[in-house]
Amino acid sequence: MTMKLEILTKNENRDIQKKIIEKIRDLINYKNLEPGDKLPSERTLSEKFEVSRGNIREAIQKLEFYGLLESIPQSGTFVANIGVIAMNGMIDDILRLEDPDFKSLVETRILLELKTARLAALRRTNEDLEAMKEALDAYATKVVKGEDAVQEDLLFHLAIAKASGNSTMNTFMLIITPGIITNFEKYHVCDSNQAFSGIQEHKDIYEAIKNQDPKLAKQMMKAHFKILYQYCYNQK
Amino acid sequence: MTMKLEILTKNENRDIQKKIIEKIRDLINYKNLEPGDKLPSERTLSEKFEVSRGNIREAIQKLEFYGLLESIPQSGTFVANIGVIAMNGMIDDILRLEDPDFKSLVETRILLELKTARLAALRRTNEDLEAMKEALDAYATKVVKGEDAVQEDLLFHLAIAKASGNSTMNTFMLIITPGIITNFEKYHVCDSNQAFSGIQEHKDIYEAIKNQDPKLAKQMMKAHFKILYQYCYNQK
DNA sequence: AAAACCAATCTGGTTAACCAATTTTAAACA
DNA sequence: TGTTTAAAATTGGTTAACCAGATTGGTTTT
Repeated sequence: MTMKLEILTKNENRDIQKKIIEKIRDLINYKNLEPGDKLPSERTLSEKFEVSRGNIREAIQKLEFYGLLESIPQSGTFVANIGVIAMNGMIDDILRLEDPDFKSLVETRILLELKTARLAALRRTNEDLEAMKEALDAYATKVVKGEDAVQEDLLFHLAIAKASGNSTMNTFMLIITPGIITNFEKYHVCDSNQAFSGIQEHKDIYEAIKNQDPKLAKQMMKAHFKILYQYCYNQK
Repeated sequence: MTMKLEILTKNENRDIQKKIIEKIRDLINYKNLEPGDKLPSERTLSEKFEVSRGNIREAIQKLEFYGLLESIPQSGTFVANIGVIAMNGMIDDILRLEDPDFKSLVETRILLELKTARLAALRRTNEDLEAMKEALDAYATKVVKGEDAVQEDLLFHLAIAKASGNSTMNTFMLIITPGIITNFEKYHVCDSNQAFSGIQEHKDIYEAIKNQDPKLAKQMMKAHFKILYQYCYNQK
């Protein structure tokens, strides 16, 4: 018997991955696998679920990303050290996760940046300060020339995230940034119309962080996000 | 000539991935690749960088995750629609990313949960409310029995994240949760000593969200996190 | 001259074979 | 019978071959 071969779309691929994750969850429950227990081998799962080993590996890697499984070379894949109930709950949540919409990204960005500005004011090193100054100058230079400075604007904000000294928030900022940029044409934070006021706002934030004034830093950041803020909380 | 084969540790693997990402960045700069331009094929890069095609694929997938590249089947890998400057800045940030420490995780969790509680109060559907009630009851039942209820506690918080209607924050909560659990033995949020007060606190949060009182929901969540909060902001 | 066509080539994705470390099994020895 | 040892089977990771769709360049047709 010959297997029918075809190229799968990303959606189809994601669907079979979801089904595999569901089956892994069911297996963990049916076999009463506890933290530390070993999952069946990738080959076994591949046969049992009637999918390729590559699909199994991808599903396992996804669950590894969320900290639910751990693969050890030449040994096996193991259930992470969280209980069965949390395991079930988290897998269900992961399966239900929707792609982020733009509004959700913006809302999260504002939340993160109000905090990173505050934290940066408290923790910034002199090195952080130099990096922020550099990004600020690059931004101002471009704006004065009348050129588009969206990228430089962005890098200034990322420099603040770095200066916050919180690696998790820094990572999250990096994750959401591309999605923000992609939709930026619709909702500019620093539109060319407002670019010159943007320079002053950036300077205000920078000065507050330089002077280690967390309250003012947050306030200046909030002012900087005024337009986005309105988009988020006044519109629908 | 025979190639020496050996199993690489995850650290070694991460190092060569970093080097590949650096080389991709340098290539984009040297060739002046702009948004939409096509990267050399995986095979070409594999030869040029003298690494396996699998390593190249992994590096590309990582940059895809951060939205910097896009692979299209049977066509090629393309530079995303963000400028060269942002591309350089973001790649540098990605290369410098540190593994999150526990304190960074907790700090981010508190930030996220104060917000999701508020948003849940504003947006929760009746369905969300039922899910939260279910998680709350499961938690209370276990505590009354005197059993460990860390998992149920956690699922209640995740139910709130879901009710917030913000898919990005929901995802981020899922990402940080396993790390939180793993280190939970050190710093319990709902320690068995405080489990009974934990029930009341959970009920307070639930009631505030049920009554659509965002301010109170945030306040109750803050009270619930009092101990963690102190750990974060009073201790070094 | 331009449009339509076709075959050779190139692409990312997928699969099957292979690797070395580990684990298990059973055989050999005490 | 209990311990040691070695060989066979199993493991996740890696590699090379293969797949079908997309691209490309040249040729033919209109």
